Amino acid sequence: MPGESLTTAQQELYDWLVDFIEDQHHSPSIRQMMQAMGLRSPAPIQSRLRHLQEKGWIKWQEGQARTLQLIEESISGVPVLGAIAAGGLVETFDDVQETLDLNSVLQLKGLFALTVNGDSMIDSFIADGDMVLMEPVNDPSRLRNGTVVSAMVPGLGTTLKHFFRDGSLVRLEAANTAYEPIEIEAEQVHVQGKLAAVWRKT
Amino acid sequence: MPGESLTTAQQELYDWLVDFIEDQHHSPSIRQMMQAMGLRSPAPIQSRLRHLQEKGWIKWQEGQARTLQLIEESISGVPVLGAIAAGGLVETFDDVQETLDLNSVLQLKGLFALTVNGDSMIDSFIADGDMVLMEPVNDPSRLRNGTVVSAMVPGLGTTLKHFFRDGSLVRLEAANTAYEPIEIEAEQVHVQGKLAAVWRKT
DNA sequence: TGTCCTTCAATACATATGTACCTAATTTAG
DNA sequence: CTAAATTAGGTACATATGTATTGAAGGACA
Repeated sequence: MPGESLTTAQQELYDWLVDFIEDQHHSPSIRQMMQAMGLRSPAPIQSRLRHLQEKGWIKWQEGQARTLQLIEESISGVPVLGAIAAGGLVETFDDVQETLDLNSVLQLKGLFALTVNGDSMIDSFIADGDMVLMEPVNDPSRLRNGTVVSAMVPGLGTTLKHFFRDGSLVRLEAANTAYEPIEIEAEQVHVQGKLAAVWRKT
Repeated sequence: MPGESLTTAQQELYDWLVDFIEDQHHSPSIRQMMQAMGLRSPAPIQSRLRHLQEKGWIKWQEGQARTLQLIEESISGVPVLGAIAAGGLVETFDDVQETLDLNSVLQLKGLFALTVNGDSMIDSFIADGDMVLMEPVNDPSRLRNGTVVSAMVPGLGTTLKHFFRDGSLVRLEAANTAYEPIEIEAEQVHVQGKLAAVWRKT
């Protein structure tokens, strides 16, 4: 039945399977699992797979290669869950609940997203691999100091930085002390968008 | 649509592949495609697959069985224009075309949001005031070690922590060295949800 | 302690499977 | 219409792959 607990070896294999399938988008072969687990024989994998299947964590088409699937936990269709999500939750948490309306964000036409490479904004809690939702900027002169923008600097490429205006100059600051600010004439900088939200998938 | 246009035969195969993969959650074998197309020889499938690959509709791991993947196309949501450098160095926009599909997240029934108070998760770049999208958990025994969960601990209230299982115990760790881990019997902890995404409005 | 279950190694086997090659029929493009 | 590209049939082959078997070692637990 689903939810039976796993031994250490079984858990180890299952965790690896989740990772593998998540980024390869297909099932590994038994011998791939064998190598990944550091084993020299397929039998232990067969055993672990059999137990994982009996306990309801995975399934596959017998005799067919690479057809293993994770049995995902069903979110919808469980009556108890609906009750918790709807009413119970509010009572469980003391704080006042607000509504996060992602649709309203989507309706802001022109939003675009960028994948963040590197850690120069780490002190602003924008991490490597995050997605930043950007709102197009038409009039850079109206940007408020400190706004996070994506800007193209000739010779430096496009980067994510805090934007500051300083007379006729523009200063672009990273949120990481390891990086020096960039100062440049305003005309030289092309601000493409300003930060609307940070999105981190997990 | 990905890539160049397809011939009738190629389109027919592609359409069937979409159905099959959506349905079975794994790639069919070449001979399965053969049968489905009503053919008596694998060669035509090989040909169609080669063309589908050259035109950018599919890809697979050569020599490995059932590793075919569809090269997905944008459905709806926010276009991901590329990667941006948050490091010092140059990294202009790539030609990578992805889509941040917020709708798909919204469609996951039961998602709920919490406002983060405090900085106990700051080392995981979840800051005070952020919104975390949580996916309800109805079977805590399936949680993977390290997962960020919202859990209610009797006497301590509801907090956002990294979840670890240690025998019959559950360990809840903050992402901030100023906070001590909590160790408690699994039965005492009520895990309400696991982290689906971090949302930071600006 | 002793028993049962799990894990691991080593080997073996049948076949599922991707791939290659050749030829002919069919479709498409010019 | 002609030539090229695509599609199709047939066959063959190496091997990737799931599966079975046997034996031994390790671990949990009463």
